[in-house]
Amino acid sequence: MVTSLRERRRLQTGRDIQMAAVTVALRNGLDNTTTEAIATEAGISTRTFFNYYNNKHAAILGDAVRIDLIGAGWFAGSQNPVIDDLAHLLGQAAHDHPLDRALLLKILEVIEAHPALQEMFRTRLDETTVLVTEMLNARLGDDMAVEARLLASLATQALTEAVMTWVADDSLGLDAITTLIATRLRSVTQILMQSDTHAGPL
Amino acid sequence: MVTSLRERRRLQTGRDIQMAAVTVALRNGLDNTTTEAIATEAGISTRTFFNYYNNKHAAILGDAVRIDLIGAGWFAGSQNPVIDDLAHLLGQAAHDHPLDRALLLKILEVIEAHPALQEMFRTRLDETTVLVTEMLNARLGDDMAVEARLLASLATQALTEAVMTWVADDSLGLDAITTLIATRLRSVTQILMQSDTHAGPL
DNA sequence: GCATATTGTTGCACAGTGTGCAATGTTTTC
DNA sequence: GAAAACATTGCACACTGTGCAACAATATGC
Repeated sequence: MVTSLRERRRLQTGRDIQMAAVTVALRNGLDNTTTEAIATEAGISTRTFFNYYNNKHAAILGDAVRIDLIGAGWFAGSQNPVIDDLAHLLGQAAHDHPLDRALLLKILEVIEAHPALQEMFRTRLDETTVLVTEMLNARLGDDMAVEARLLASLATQALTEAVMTWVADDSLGLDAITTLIATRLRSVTQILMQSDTHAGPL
Repeated sequence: MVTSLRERRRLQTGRDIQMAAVTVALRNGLDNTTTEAIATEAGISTRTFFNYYNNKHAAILGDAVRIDLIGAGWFAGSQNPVIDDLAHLLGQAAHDHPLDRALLLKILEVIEAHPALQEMFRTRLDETTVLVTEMLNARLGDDMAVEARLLASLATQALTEAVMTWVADDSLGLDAITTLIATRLRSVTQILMQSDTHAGPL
């Protein structure tokens, strides 16, 4: 973890800009938030803003909304239930990531007020979905490609829901995320099996 | 189905613009596709372009990528397996919608080359997901809100995959979509249950 | 038919977005 | 401390998207 002065400044500036973006967006509304306003709030030039983020949406989400999966070769060959492995994999990812509850709350507040931001939010999630799909492909085999995509999309969505729950509840630790994912995936499985052998009573 | 001259023209112009947008995007690449180029290709002014679509991405997707659920009160109270009901609901929606295979193929070709378009694609799907979520909520009860969202997202994704398969295979009729959704959801359920009672042999 | 209301198209002005480039600063390297 | 590497900025420029007002095309009522 070698952090030169440059690296630290670059990281800090990136965070400063994000903070400025979120602040201005909450204060003035996203529509009245120009890149110029964000830059001024962050104490930099407009041009520099674009050296850090492609647009104001990206600046608001920053790196906060982004999940990286780390070395998980164990996944392909595991004999444990898929649900537990997925929950563990994604829970671990959330665990390793510096999730900032306060910041996330603010970001979610902006997103809630401005659906336009959800687009980029989903795109970020899709990056994770692609990674999960690859892992599921390795585990299930190539003839299950479609199922792998479906399952990956479901799992990623479960992660999102779990993080939402975690964000909203101070008493929850990061470990709760793994549990939440597993529990809910089991719950969904139950519903999917409902009356599949046959219909229940009225 | 009263179609005044105005209505017909408006619809036709909308389609003309979409065609122009897809054509230019395939010819020059999305990055070299200006709204001006699209407008010229469609034989209208730039200003008029923006009277029809908010931006070039929307113009390319047009109304083709958009699924409406129609009156489906039956869903909430049905006693059939959830999987079959979801497949029927979504299959019916695809059925009622004027899906144009050739146009969809072109659109998908543009999307494939330009991931930026996927954002709006997903946003369109999300509209459907929201509707499905509401129906599942009515069926499952409010204490299953999270599960409803997960399931809706899975089902919508299944619909997308089914449409993809349908688009790519001339021999498939629209009815195949319902079957594909049901089959794959069952397949996913199987995977989710895998070794959940307990681990299989090596 | 014809007058009038409604809706559609267009040009124009204008604020905002995003990028290439070159000048100027700042940090790193040796 | 000189030279390389990288960061910040201003400037020019092409493109996006919207409000507004003029004008054209269609619809409506008589």
